[in-house]
Amino acid sequence: MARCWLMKSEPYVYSIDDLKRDGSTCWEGVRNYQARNLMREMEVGDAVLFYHSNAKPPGVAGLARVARTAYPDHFAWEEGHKYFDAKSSPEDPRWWMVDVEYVDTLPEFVSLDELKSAPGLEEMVVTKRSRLSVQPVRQAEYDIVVRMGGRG
DNA sequence: GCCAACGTTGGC
DNA sequence: GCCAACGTTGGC
Repeated sequence: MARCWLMKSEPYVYSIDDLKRDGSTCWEGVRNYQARNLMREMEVGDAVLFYHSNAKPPGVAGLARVARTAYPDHFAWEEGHKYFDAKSSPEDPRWWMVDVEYVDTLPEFVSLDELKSAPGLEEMVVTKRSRLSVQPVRQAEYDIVVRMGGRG
């Protein structure tokens, strides 16, 4: 049974349009243990809400899917790299990433404001815990967001 | 650009 | 193992 997730990206760093252009991408740079642990639970085919954070407005811009299960985030080993972390090594990787592939751009962008006021999304993590960059989403919540976005 | 929320680090 | 200091996220 595929699960659903929400993953945040700052659109001026990497947007849904970038993902559409690339087809798929590795989700490097997650440096939060809870988010990392969630990525390690992901399976190929899991559904992803692609969320634009630090945007005006913030919200869900599109749909993606997990294309590869978690593997070590090798950027953590590149000294001088933005995501370098001396505590991670090939022998004992601390940080992991998944690959996600483009599925769809929602015809209607679903803003955080709309998520917060939509019936059925009262318990959705993104409306309660703003800082977690990878979040689990219930199937019912996912369906509501996709419908609000003009799909499904 | 501000700052609240909150995760991490490190001294003790 | 507590908690103050610090750094980051992300909405506003």
